[in-house]
Amino acid sequence: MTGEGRARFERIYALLRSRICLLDYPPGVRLREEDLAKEFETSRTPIRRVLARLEDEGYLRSVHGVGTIVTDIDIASLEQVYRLRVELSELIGKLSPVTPDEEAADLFGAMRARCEALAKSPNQRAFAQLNMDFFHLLMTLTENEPLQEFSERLYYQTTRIWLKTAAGLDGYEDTLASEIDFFLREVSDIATAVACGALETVGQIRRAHVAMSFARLKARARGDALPEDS
Amino acid sequence: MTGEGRARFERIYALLRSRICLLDYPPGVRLREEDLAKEFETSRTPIRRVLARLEDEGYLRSVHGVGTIVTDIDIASLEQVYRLRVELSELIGKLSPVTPDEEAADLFGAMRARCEALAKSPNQRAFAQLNMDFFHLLMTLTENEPLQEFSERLYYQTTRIWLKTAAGLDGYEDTLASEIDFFLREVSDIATAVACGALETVGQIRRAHVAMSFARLKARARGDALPEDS
DNA sequence: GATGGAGTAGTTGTACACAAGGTTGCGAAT
DNA sequence: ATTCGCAACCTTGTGTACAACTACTCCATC
Repeated sequence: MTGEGRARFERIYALLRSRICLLDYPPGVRLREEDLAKEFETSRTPIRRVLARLEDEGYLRSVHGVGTIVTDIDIASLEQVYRLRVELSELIGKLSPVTPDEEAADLFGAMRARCEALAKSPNQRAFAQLNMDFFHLLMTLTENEPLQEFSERLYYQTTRIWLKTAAGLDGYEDTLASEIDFFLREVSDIATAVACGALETVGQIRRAHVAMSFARLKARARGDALPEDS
Repeated sequence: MTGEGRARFERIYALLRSRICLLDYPPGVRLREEDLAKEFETSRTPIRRVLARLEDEGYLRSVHGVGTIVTDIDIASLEQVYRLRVELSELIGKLSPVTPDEEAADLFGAMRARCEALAKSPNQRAFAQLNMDFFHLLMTLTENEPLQEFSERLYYQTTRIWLKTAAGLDGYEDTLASEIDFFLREVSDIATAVACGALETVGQIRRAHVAMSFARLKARARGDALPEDS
């Protein structure tokens, strides 16, 4: 696969994966190849090429005679994914870190501003998008491509499930504002560390926040009350 | 994809990937979909499904109108892959380790015996196979599936390139016996650690050996600088 | 002899028809 | 009323023809 067809493939792939992560296609939803083919003005063949990759990466599950279903994950499997994600988070500052220039620091500052604005008027969709944008900005801090690729996989797999509870899709209506507040702290801390050029610190902060994020997720799943922030 | 077709897919995928890692398909070789379809008694469609996955994972590169070529990797990219592999190696003993029972210890002992036998009569192909079997045995020491998956990816990508030099395909004829000797030490050390139930130690030993393995690879690459004949 | 260009053989990419498999709902028997 | 069976319908999986594209050969031209 090469040339123009390759570009189309990447476009469709990135778009569908984004839809899955942003919960436009929530877990359990059934996609139909014919519909997607019509939307992207092509035949089923190239669509199937994209769906195959999404299936290999664990976002979808195609069942013969039934359909292509967006996967859900049980808390046990999610724990394994999160544990690895915690470890990889720290590596951002260790493996081929790029020394951030002033422009990078500004980008992180802009991210903090967006986050502060969001905290004033919480919005699920905007939060999901901001979270994703911030992740991709973080990834620019390392040049290690395999690390980028694996981190992306773990991010997309865990974040959409986490968003499901944070956004109230699983019966938790009050968590969104709280999660935005936690996220604002993370963005703020990391932006400061980036401004100082302390990339190892960035990795450690990120690691801590990913771990806490999962702890809150588990607490909600158990039905516990969230610890009040002080 | 499900049921019988799924099993066939996995079978062909594992076989082709194994052929790539064992250098039955050395880097640069061109595969033809039609031939593979004939070998596995099917049409091009299921074959293309397998090749697509192998391409997504970086083992192959399909070029329209030309063919499907087994990838090679430059030393720079390989360094990134190795660095991440070093870090992940240690996680085997940290993330969801399984406490090895007596049977597991025996399996590692048997692996050591195979390795000692190989040291007496070096053989490239047998070494490649043993190395691969040992890797898969190591993977049984963790229950963390994402870690297993990523480790496999990094292993297959690096090992085939490393084997290329260790096996003399790149102009190094004397390295095979030496590499087998290094490998014997690693297997021996790890077998001992497993027998003691010291999984953290296993991870640390593995990490050290992966790092040293890459150091030797780089040293060979630097000392050589011979022009490619074409 | 070197060079340029059209032709040809061979390969992957796409579209589409059909096979295989599953779900759903209706109807008859109990 | 309930349950079993069957049939129509829908969706993914496979096979195949053809389009798109590349590399190579051969021959005319300079």
